[in-house]
Amino acid sequence: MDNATMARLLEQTADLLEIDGADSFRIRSYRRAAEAVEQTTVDLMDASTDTARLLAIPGVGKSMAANLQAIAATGTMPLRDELLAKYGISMLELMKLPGMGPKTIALFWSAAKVNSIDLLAEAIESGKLAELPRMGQKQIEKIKKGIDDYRRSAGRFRIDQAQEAADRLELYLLAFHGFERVTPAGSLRRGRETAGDLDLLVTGPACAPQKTAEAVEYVAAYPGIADLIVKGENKVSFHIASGMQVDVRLLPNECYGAALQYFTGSKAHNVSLRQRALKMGYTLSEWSLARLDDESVVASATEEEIYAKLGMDWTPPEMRECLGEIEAAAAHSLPRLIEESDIRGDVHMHTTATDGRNSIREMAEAAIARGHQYIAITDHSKALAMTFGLDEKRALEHMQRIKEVEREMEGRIRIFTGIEVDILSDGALDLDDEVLAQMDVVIASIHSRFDQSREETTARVLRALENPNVRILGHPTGRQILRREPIAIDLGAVMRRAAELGVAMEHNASPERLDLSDRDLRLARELGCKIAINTDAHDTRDFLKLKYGIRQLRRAWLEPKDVLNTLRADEFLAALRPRTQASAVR
DNA sequence: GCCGTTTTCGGCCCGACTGTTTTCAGTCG
Repeated sequence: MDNATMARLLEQTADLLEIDGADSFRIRSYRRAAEAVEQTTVDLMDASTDTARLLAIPGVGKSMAANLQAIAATGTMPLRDELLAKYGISMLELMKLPGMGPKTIALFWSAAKVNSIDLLAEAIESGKLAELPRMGQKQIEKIKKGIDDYRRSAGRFRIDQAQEAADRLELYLLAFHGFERVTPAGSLRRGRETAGDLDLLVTGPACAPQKTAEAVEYVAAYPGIADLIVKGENKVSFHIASGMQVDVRLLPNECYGAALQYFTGSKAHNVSLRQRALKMGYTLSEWSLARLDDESVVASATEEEIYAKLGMDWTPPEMRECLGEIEAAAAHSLPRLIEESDIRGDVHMHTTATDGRNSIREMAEAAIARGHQYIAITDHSKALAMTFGLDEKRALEHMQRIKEVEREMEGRIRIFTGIEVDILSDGALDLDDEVLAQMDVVIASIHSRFDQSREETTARVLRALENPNVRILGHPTGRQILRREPIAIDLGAVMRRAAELGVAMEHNASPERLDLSDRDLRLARELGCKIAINTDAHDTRDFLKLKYGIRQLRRAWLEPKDVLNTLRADEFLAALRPRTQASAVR
């Protein structure tokens, strides 16, 4: 069992405790522990026998350590079992319905033994629920609609989809006279790989208190609205056609900073920040940072002021996950995070020789336009027959063509020769070593998953790493955001061996891949494993996706020195695993 | 249930919106 699954079990226990009416602080402890388990780079299956290591995780105390040990040993824990026996697993699904919280669920349970969405739908039809306290016609309608929405399953959205929705809305909103600035907040601003909804902050004269009526109407008239959820004095919420929920908030300029801080989150970061504020004699809300004693405003217009008054440096949104950034900002020791402009090259891309849509020359020109100093052309090898993958002969010809184009570019860009070879089911590569030895950049990737176990897949990749021609391990987890779970592999073992051999780990930057999660990236840094960030471009526009991958690196606190592509061309090649003697063939 | 430059006991974040309410409970972010 992996950490994420263990975190889910703790989270479920918290939900059940809440329905059961347990002490709210105890519930919070379970949620906090779930969060910690999700984020820690300690492999908890490994560490489960070592109580001291468990206790070292903030938010894990004596009983939580015991819970984790029980989960590791039995796959569940006594308290969860006990609560599940009482309520049933389907009860947890009810928590996902909008408007249904623990109190309402407990009420329906005690009144009608409702413990699933289906039973809830039945109970509503029978009219039983309408007689309960606080259950008017509107409330019932709201729940019914929630069930419909849930069954249509909105869920989360990829970060680039959220970004595109935000861009379209921004265009519309800025056309209103009286709106000056539209800022995405929430998980989009924090650069998460998915977003559950979209938070947009709008400021300008039309957002002044008590003068928002017209502005609210304008927002609510957005043509992209599928259905309106809430229309208040300074908040409008709605779904757009894709099912994504959008919250637009109208704010006066003077509290812009406080609001931006608040709506950016994360929740854990905000809670921690408010605790710090209280200790310093302040109270922090979305309106301002104010003194506790006389309520006078200390800061509110900019985030920088608020963090400064709390004795902290301004914290980049990607770091705001309550993973130590508050302490670092207070100690003025925040890292200088990597930025898109630090990247000097992209060494994984395809051309019309296989499944790309542009020529070598076109890719090179686009890379120059993007500011790159070097690229590597890494088309597929023969195992990927559907992409017209290169066999040995074509690979060598393609290599000559790459060198020709580089000469034609007259020094405007370096173009490395390369290839993306396939790791076969036994760990061998699908091209001859003599050919690979002539390439600058050999990326080894798993393209077929077969039906291998975690152990088999790990062994397969470890064997591939031993091939001295392999310089980069391509999309090492094979996950596709919202579409495909990561392959089962012992990533820690792979990264450890890669670090020893000097093989770089690829972080595929495109928003549909982002194959190293921020936790994976932190682990890579801890293990001293080199990272190469690539867009895996199949056409010239794909270079634009780099920004998403960069934000993932920032979420893992990576600095320029942690990433190979920040090096100049020659330094980059030198930093890869040393070439074998066979390279003399060149 | 966790945690400690006020604490090993007594704390633990804040406000808006909604619906059902004549003063507030529940949910949400």
